[in-house]
Amino acid sequence: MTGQTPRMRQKAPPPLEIRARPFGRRNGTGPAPTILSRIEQTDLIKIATAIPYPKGGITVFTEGEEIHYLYVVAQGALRISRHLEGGRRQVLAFMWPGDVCGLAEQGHHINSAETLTPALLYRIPIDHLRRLLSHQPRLQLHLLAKAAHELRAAQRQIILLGQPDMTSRVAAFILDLCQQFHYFDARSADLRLPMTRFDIADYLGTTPETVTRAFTRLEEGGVILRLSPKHLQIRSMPKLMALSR
Amino acid sequence: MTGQTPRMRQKAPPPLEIRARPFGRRNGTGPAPTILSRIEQTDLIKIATAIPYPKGGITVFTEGEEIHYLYVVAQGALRISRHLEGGRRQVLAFMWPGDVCGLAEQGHHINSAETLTPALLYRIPIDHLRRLLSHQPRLQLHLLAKAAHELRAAQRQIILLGQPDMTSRVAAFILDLCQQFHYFDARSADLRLPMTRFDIADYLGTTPETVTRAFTRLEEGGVILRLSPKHLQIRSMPKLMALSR
DNA sequence: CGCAAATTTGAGAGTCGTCAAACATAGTGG
DNA sequence: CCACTATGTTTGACGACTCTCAAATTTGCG
Repeated sequence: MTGQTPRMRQKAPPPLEIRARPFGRRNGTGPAPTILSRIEQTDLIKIATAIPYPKGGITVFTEGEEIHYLYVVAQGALRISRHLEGGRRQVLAFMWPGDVCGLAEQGHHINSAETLTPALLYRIPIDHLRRLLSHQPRLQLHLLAKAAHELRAAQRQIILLGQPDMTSRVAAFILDLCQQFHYFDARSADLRLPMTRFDIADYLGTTPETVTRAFTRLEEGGVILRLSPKHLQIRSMPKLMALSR
Repeated sequence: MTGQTPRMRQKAPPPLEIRARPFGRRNGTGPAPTILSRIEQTDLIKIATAIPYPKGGITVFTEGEEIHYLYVVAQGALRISRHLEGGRRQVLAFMWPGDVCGLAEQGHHINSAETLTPALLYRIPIDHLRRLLSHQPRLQLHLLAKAAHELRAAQRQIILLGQPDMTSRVAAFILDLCQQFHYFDARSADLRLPMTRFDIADYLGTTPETVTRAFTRLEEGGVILRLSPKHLQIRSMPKLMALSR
């Protein structure tokens, strides 16, 4: 456990439009942090309850469960996964402050969510939300923008998984993580990984051993340095970006 | 080219809610066909223009282009792809009647879309749409539901790409195609593939040769029969489902 | 400090990507 | 109508990589 208590940061909210923004950051995880502040500007916050999760490894919801709430990450990180018939587990996404869980689900959860670190989540009763939605076009646009954001994130992962070469996949994964400023310090180039090798493997569709070997190769290539299993230092961002294509 | 001219079929539209429906079909492509009829019930149709694309291989839009329209597939099939730096192409999705393109894009297209077959698309000017959206909560909910649907589709593909075994990937892909009733006749178990081996390979993150080898193995295992490269017959649906896990 | 869990490394079998060539198909023009 | 051609598909061979199983090592926590 990293024991981080990431604080949220505020930015000037961009205009509330779907198409707005000129261009997303290359490989960026998008405008997640700004969304949080927006959530707090909307009426959503009035019906939301902030729920603290004191440590990592806590289940937020499980696949099959009936849906009662929509969750918005305020602090910390989540793992969204689905258990497949063969016993395999696919990690569909990692969620960061500002991300919304459960938009693609209907009636019952099809995915599970667990905390990776201590976390704070906004919990919004679905019934209230539905009532609010029918009268608040702004709120709907907001959610639509969130859904579009999640969709872009999913597309990034599809591209990631499309890489045949595992070293490239891991490189692209690390690069994506570098967009999470709570876990990446751009000045010192220090990157904290809140998840295990198993999580990474299940996210990238491979095994923990192969992930480790990819890390080893990246280290040998002078791309990264492993200060500890969950604490990396990016030695060469250009090399990382070259690899992740 | 298959030369198909698929007609659309109407169903009773389900209630217009995000969470509605009890449970999505296993591995299903979701409620796509019903959406079409809904599109036609909304005011969306009033500002939409039906554009015919007489054959496959026509570009609808290209990445980098400014966004002017939102597209809804009325008939035919589309390929959504992105060209990566290494010269690789990732096919992000195939789109079928009722599917909406461009929900995850902002300002400029980040993906390209081409027809796989002759197609008919509804083209909706983005400016008009935006004006309409600000006053029509129902329409927004509609789009939100569409975005959620696309997200689920993306998650299915993530799970698909997570399969380490290529035969399973192809099996899961075929199973997904069987949900497209314009291309799959459940009675005769005939399945038409509107896309090439290259398209399938770029969708599954592999090469055309490997896709072919997977087809060969499936045929040897009595799962499918290749009547022609783009015309399959499902010999054993249970085997197909067992493989695709 | 000690222990359980996670990570890393090693060895062998199988699979995939690459390159190359044979084959089939569809569309074209004579 | 048929031959021709370009495109798409299938098969083969080989090297590289990944998965599996196993063991050694390190880490993090009580």
